Amino acid sequence: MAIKPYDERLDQLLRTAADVFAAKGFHPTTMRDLARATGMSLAGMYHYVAGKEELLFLIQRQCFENVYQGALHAVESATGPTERLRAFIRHHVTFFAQHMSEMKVLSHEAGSLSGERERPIIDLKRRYVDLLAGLIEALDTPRDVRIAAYALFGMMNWIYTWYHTAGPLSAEELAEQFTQLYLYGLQAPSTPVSPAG
Amino acid sequence: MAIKPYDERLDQLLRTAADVFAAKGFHPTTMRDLARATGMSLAGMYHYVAGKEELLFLIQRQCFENVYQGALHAVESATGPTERLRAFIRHHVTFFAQHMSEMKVLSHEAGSLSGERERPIIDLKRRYVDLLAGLIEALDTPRDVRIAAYALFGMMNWIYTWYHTAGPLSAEELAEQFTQLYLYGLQAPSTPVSPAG
DNA sequence: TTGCCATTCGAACGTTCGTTCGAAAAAGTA
DNA sequence: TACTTTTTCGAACGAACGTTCGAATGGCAA
Repeated sequence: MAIKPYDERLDQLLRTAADVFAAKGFHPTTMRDLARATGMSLAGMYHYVAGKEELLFLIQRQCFENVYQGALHAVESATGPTERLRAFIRHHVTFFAQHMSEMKVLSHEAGSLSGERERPIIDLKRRYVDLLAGLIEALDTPRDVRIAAYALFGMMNWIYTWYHTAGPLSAEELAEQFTQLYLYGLQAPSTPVSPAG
Repeated sequence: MAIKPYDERLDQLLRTAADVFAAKGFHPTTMRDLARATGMSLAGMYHYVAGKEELLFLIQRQCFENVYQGALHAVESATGPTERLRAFIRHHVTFFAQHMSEMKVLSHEAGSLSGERERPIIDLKRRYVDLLAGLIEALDTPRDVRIAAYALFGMMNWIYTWYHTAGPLSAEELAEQFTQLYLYGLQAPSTPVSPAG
């Protein structure tokens, strides 16, 4: 019971599948592509997952639960509304950068699930959006909270279309740029006067 | 020569295909789906387009050229850096809302083109990004221009995941909310003091 | 050893896909 | 009318898809 070969093999399958899904999209990816990428046989993968769509579901659920729990922890560790929002942004962006494939699959392949597998992901999404909306609300912003939340998610999730971890810009720097831009806008200076003092 | 039945039929095919692509995705959509939606026969569509991917290409190119030309016109009609950026945002968001299917296909199915059909779309995208980057640069912002441009595109393009034209929020209101948020941030009041005095 | 269950996989099944073909129907021209 | 061109489409082709089946293999307990 010390090592669990089954779980490790499943995890490896999920990781590889996430990479391939991220690279060429869920629908164009064939089970034969995944067999080649994992080194398993075509039929062998069905010992671990029920099918192709279940693979996508497991990837999305695990990733979403991880990013949600991580965000909860990050927010709890910060004090004050501004710092809590900053912590949320930093966590989301750095998590995105560290799990690019899974987060791209989560962002871009929402809607590729059907029927009963869609519901748990939608529920996770609502909880995650509500978490951010609460942080924004605590800031007493004059903006519409829902629009502001979706605007921030768009800003952050869009990075899978242009950001590369191999580039010169670190995820932490990117997160701080987003935070400044989101809190104080394009025209305010980079290190604004603290609104509290 | 007064009316051109061929061009009108092709346009109708492109519009319908955009709707179906937007609703269920490019790859899951079959040519038989499009035949059913247009009322044409399966083989009949090949009189107007070379194939399924050419259909996607024509939709994306026409939509991108339209949004680009419209943005040029909108920007030229405004005076001053701030007003020009505001005009760009308003045009992009309202165009998005008025051509939801095509813009969703353009945003979400980038990367579904292959080979020689990908290049013209990439070129159009660069010109469009450069246009916005120039507007941002003219504002003498302390932020990184490239990050700021992609952040704004993310904010705006993400609306295809949540915004519905049937809702109570008009595209013009949404554009103004985005403009305020982007220029002055979450914490600044809705009608900030003009930076020019 | 024997028996049992987990794991692997070659081969195939039935379906659906994008595309093509040849001919019929419609429209245009004289 | 007759001839040509454009437009339409039923039928089919070959390929690729997700999944299944049955058997072979591996590891472990008794």
